[in-house]
Amino acid sequence: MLEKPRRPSLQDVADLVGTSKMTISRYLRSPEQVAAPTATKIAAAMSELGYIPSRVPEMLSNSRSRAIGVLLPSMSNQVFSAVAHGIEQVSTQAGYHTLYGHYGYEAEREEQQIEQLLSFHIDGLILSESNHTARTRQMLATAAIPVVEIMDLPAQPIDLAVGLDHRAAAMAMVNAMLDQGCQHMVYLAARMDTRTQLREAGFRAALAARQLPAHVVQTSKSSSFTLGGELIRQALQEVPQLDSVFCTNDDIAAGALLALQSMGKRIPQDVRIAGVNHLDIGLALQPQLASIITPREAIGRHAAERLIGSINGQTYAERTLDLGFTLFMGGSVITLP
Amino acid sequence: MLEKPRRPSLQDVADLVGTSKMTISRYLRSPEQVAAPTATKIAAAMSELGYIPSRVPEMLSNSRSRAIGVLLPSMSNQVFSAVAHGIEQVSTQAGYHTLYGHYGYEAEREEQQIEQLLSFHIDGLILSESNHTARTRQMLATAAIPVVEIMDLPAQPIDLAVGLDHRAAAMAMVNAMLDQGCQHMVYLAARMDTRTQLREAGFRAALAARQLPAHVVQTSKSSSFTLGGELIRQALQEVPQLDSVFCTNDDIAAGALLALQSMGKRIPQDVRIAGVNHLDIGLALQPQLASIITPREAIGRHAAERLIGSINGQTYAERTLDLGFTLFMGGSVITLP
DNA sequence: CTGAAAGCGCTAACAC
DNA sequence: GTGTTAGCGCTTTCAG
Repeated sequence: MLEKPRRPSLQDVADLVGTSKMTISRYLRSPEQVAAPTATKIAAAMSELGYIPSRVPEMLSNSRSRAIGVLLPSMSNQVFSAVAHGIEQVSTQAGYHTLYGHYGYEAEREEQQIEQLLSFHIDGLILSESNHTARTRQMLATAAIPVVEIMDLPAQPIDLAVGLDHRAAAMAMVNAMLDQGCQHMVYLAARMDTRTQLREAGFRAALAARQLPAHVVQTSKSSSFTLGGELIRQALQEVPQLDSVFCTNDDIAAGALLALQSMGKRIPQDVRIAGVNHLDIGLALQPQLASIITPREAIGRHAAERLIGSINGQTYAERTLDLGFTLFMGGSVITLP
Repeated sequence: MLEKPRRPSLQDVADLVGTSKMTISRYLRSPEQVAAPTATKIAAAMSELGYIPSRVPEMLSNSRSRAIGVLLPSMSNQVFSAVAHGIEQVSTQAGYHTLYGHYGYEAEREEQQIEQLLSFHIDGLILSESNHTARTRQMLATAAIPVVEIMDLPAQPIDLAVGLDHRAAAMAMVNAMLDQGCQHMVYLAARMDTRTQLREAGFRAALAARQLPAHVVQTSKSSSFTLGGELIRQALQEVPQLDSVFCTNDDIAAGALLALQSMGKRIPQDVRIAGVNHLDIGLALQPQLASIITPREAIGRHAAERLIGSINGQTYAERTLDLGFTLFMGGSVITLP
């Protein structure tokens, strides 16, 4: 009767070589401390058995896993895949494995995901939202691991924060549009997360400064191109004199632009339109979509650097890091030659 | 001198309650086996300490982690976020945590990611590619965990497979286009993964059956809307009489359609065009993009069901499961009323 | 250069 | 209803 096959352990390798598991362990972390002929035999035995080191015992003894947790709102968002790419550049380099969770923009699911990740003894955590449940905050306090909140710059960060000022970014873009003479601007908002709200605040502030009315069309649905079409149709009903649209992201903006064009509206002559994030779709449109360039990959890189630095005892004088933004003035806002 | 704060263990809870850690352990898995007053005190102590169970010891003793690994080619691909969603519906329900890795369509990175995931003692693994390195195959054999390959239907699956016949799907769409009278069709291909190649095979087979020439424009770059524009421009140079385009995915197709329209070509009168996956962007275009509807979320669900079934000892007579496809004949191929 | 013993947190198996 | 013991795989420490 054959017992359930078990994955090879250091002991199995040791038995095959005829030495103790300590020697194998040493071979793995500092091969030069092992006699050359022993080393050769160990290498052969490891490949014969297909040995794969387990990081579980180390988690158990040191409560360090050489893994960091990353919580993203959704997997289908281009913005966060760029962030993830930035994080992995740094974390892989530093020998850390990255464990992802996603929470669909809901604080309760974030809490559950954090609990899951903590049960794997992660050494540090990156969060994409600054809005957390009370239990989340308590768990993080108890776990006593470094935390970096990204995207926003929360007033009261849990620990560290890396992001940009979304309110200021929105104001800058709206002002640039107003400089083109827009009078009736609508803000199209989907899924009211923190960033969407910050952009709305910036939009309202910019309009208020010029004493223009602020129209907002919003929905709790999550962003998509077709949703952009729906929202612009609704906006045109509510504000028939509409001459400009600022959108919470490029998906909504692209959908709105396509819908406007298929109604026969000329962009930018009849309606000016801008989005946020400067995704590839904006460059494929005709005219190209004006948008706010956000340093997503850099946010990921800096967040991972600070997190891993923090894990290794480094401290940072400034808890928040503002990576800024740039405006891309595509043909959807300004008339290009 | 205060020592480094340690996460609370069962023993800490036990000390606080004045009982043994076994009682706490029992409370966690079957509360009814614990006397009511004890239970109350335990609950209070756990919340006071902010206790979070560790799954690490269980990984060590049983080599089961109640976690499954999922390897996806990229995070930025809508198709795979739908798959991931389907997987999580099932795995979360069954109490499994899902660990993701991505490998950028490269077999070597897949190998590394698998090693990482195995070092966490995952109970099962879902792979999105059927092209693996030798060492990958050896590691999986040694690990002796269930594996489900998704998307394709490999001729020699490692274990189980859930997907669809991409060659047949491509043939069906190309035939539908040919039925509209197309004579000079080009296939636009990016990043030559297995599925892109299967679609090319279907494209060639359909054209060969009608004795029409097959033109292919391909690149190793990864898909994007702007790449679709580049590829269609190249295609028009190489095949000026081009009257139809089949694209390996909707991103390429949408980019091509937008580029064609900005050149003044009418869709579908001058050029017919179709993509694969039926993403939201296709519905936002005017005309709507014809595409192949692939059951991505269902693939994820069925893969997770079979994987978890397999982990729990179930066996499947048919190793591969074909979930089929449907054609969406948007206005980019057929002339709508 | 190599080995032996202890311990990380939890649960299965076996007392009481 | 509750407590005790042993052990999962590895590294740290201490001995050779």
